[in-house]
Amino acid sequence: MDEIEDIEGDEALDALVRDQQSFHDLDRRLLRNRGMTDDEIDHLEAKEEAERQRRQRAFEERPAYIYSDEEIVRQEAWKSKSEDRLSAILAHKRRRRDFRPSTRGDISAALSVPGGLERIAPQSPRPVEMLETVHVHGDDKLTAGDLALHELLVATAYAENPEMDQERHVIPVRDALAFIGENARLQHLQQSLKRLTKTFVSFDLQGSKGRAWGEVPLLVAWLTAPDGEQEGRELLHYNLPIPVRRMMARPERFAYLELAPLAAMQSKYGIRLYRLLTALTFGMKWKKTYGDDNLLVFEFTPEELAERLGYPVGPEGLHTRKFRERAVAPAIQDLLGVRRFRARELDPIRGTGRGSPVEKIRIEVELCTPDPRIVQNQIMKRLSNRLVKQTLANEVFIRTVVRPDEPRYCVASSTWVRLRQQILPADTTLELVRTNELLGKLVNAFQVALHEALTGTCLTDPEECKSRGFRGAALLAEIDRTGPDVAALEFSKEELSRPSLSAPFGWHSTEVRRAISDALKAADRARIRRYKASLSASGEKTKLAQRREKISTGQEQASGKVDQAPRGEKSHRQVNDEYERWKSPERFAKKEAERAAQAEAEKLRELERESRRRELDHEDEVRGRGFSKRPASMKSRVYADEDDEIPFD
DNA sequence: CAATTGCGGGAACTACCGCG
DNA sequence: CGCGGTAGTTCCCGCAATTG
Repeated sequence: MDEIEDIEGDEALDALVRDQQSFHDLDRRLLRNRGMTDDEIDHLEAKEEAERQRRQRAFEERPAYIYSDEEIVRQEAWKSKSEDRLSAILAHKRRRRDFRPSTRGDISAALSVPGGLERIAPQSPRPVEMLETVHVHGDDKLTAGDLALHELLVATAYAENPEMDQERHVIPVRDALAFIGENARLQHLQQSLKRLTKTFVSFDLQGSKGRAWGEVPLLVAWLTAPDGEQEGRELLHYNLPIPVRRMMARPERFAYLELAPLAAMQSKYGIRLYRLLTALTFGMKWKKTYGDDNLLVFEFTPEELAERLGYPVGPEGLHTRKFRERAVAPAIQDLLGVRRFRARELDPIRGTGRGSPVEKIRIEVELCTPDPRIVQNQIMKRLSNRLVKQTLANEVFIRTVVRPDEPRYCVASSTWVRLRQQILPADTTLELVRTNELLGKLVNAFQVALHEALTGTCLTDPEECKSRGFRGAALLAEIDRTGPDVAALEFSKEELSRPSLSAPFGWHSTEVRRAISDALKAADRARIRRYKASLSASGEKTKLAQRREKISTGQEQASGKVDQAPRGEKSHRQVNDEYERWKSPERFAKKEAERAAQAEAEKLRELERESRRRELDHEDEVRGRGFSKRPASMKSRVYADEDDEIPFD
């Protein structure tokens, strides 16, 4: 056990979790230490309680669906406001440099390993206009595979040449086949390309230099094989029509398409519906506040949807039932693999006429938690500092939630930090402390669930266990499929909505609670065993052993409590400095020197930034929109890290 | 070759309409 | 009020093309 604590270094968090009963007292103690009087604390608590009740009420009184009449307006306002903000940010960005969204994930790497597509889950940006305005002309003989292949080719071209100024692009035939499916043959690919080259589409673009329209083939493609006729070395050459390339090169607004679900889609309407919903949910963010269900409902008349999906409508009009059965239902089925949202078809709205005709087809979309791998690097830089500062200021010292494990099951500490930031709001002192507690619960619950799955046991109600997507065998499957980080995040989300292993006291019977707490200890022991086994397998040593070695060879000064950070009543800056000096004296000294030099440069930069900000605010005033009404603090947050910030999706 | 997808055709059912 | 027509529905069959 002593070993475990040394590796964790988060006793404070564990203590918090264990110490449920005195939790309330702890809040008070913390606040008193910060110099607040009891009256002020009471006032603060009353305020937070009122806020909690307001949220609760808002949750209970929330409209059934966002697309009810009144809500359409709100929805539009939300959308337009965010688009407004985005275009302002983008305009700002463009002044400084050409901005092009990057492809997420290495596509060819994903295709070269079996199962790599789902694990790496590459995503490719597409201009929103392109997602919503493409119309097929003439015979529409394209299959789902053809459409998916086309997306792959566009994605590859963009990944390798974001400027889209190359005439010709190349992709190994092997990669293309791997994308279409494991049983795909060269013959299939050739037929597919034949259909694609014969299909003409039209775009209707509203550009800066007027409109552009016309009919172009989806692509022109041919195959080559190197001399020697080696199997699997054939290349697929293709060029994309100029309108497509032009649109891709300078996207004003764009959304990401996930390639893995695209490859798996079986119905061509699935791919088209996916593109449509991606365009419709453009710029919307998954909201972390409690009480927000992140549900959107889109309503279409059958004719409208049929047109947007390219479903053939005969001269006698649309047969709604057939359309729903043959296009909408399979399309919804195909969307199951999409990570960004989950889609369901709701009962349609029926009219009062004969046979009660379907007037509106309703599709419900639930936005999901963002993939933790995306923007992780960007966000971590900002968050890790903030987390340390906040926690130190609150005298609850949590370095990181490190749970070292065998790589296959090891959840990166950054994932937990991200979870904390995204799922658990911590805007106030009291909430911060409670959030620590909740996060600890989730981390522990994940360990228990993993242990439970690996040992094949079931600690809670077996029926309920089976109904969950991230328990037992399902959890292991998810880990294998998407890696431990995504699995941990999805598991946590499920736990938050339906607590089971992290359930509050009184939820389970005494035996179950005891079983869970025993399992936690066993899980930790098993985890340490796995971790050490994987280390010795690769010939590495634990961090603690490395540290001891350093101390014994005199490279580092020994101290009684190596994992104890300095504490005290100090300013944030002082606490942070002390923390950094403690963490790495050399780096701190260097930083001290740099700081003086940077101070001057920073002053200049700040002046420059200020002038830019004014310029931007001026723009907003001209538009007469609410953009500049945001509080100053928020504004600086948005622009301070602007280079790193991915403002949407 | 078998299964699935895409699509046409059509029988039976249902709610409403207009007529006598 | 009862009746048949109508325009929608559900449910089912079958064929060609594509996929496995």
